[in-house]
Amino acid sequence: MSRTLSEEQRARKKAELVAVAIEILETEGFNALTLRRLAAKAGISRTTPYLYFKDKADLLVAVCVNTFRFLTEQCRTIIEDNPTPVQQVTAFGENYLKFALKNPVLYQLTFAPETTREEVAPEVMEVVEEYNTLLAVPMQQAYDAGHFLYPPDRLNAVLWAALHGMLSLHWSGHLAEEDQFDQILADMRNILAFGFINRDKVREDYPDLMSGN
Amino acid sequence: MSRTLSEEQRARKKAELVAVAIEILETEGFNALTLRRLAAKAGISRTTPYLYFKDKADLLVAVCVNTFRFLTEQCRTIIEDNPTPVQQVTAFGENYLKFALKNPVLYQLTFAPETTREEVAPEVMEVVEEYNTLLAVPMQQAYDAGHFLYPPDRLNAVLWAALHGMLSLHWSGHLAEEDQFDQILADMRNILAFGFINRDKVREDYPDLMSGN
DNA sequence: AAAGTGTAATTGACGATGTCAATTGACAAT
DNA sequence: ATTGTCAATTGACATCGTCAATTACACTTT
Repeated sequence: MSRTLSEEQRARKKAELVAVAIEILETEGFNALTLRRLAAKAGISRTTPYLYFKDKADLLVAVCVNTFRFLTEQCRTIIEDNPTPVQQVTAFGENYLKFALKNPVLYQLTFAPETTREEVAPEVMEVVEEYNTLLAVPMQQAYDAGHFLYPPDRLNAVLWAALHGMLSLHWSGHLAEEDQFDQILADMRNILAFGFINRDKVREDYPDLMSGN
Repeated sequence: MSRTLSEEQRARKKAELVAVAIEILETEGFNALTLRRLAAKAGISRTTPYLYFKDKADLLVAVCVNTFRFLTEQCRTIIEDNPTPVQQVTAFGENYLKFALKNPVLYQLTFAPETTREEVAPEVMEVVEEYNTLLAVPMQQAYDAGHFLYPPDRLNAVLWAALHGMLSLHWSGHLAEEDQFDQILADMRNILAFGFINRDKVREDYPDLMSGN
């Protein structure tokens, strides 16, 4: 035998490389993250990252997993710090937005694995599910208490999509300059909460569109 | 003098290259689009695309512009084919989704110029504005008729963000498998239309959250 | 008809990158 | 001291975006 790295040592080195990768992403942008640059910044040789990551896509997957773990951890303390379910859900959204705006590259990576990899990585699916499970707790409570009209499994994705869509529109430059991001965000929140349809008027003029509502 | 290409010839060749690029993107994916591959498929030499596009990012911008022009044109016929503003807006959304699901790579490109280019391309901004201006017409009419609670400048971005967010979540694999995309989409539509908050109950228990509503 | 001219297009070349194969090096067991 | 094993490095290659140098060609001029 020889000095085979323990699983723990290996994980530590891997985590360290991920940390370096994150620093590059944050300070120099997505295009600056190159395996060679990563190795240089980590003080190792060019191809050493391949000992810990199958390929570059695998490294990016690890970064995404790290991001979701971080968000999940933040949400845990949010649950502790906020008393009511509705407040918790609100704080989730605010925290999500804050993280995204502060770490745009990291955030966008969580939605772009398909750019670099064909199939969705199972590790990412796992942490996402953990994340969603945590979010579902106060949503379920709010639903049980009668404050929300939809249970978590039907509301979670919708709210997530709305927030992410706002951010995407913001970053892609598809928003008119005069539109203040905060203003649009406020509208989004109001519309999600109460809708943009004038119930009575639409029921009157489009009865077929209102079956059930 | 010699045979300088007319502006029209130049535009035609440019458009032809864009068409080839689109075909590569659609049939082989984003990563397959390389300038050399483009040239080969177009039957020209490696660096000839540089005569028509400043660099690769410039080519991608041209593809995006093409996409928005196409969507805008489709929306024009939608306005013609649907009688009422509310139906037109609904058809806009359905058409947008249909295009996105049928042309995922092309669609995703319209939201990812920042990956390849730092600043947002002014050409893209221009066609996006044209697109939004067209969408705003029936929205304004629906607002004037009292069917919508928000004017176009406050509603357009919110609806766009919601649709795009749904698609992103769908493609990124962040949706649980059991969630049917169509089911979530239906929920999204209902929530956007009428909200997910139980007005009465929340007003009762969270009066501070409901100021104004 | 022949030569000249300017632009389109091609070829040559370079640095950067992801990745694999071959090599080196250090430590542990014999 | 020798050997086996795995971490780590070095060497090498194909591919890519991009620029400089060169060639091909259509049209004008003589």
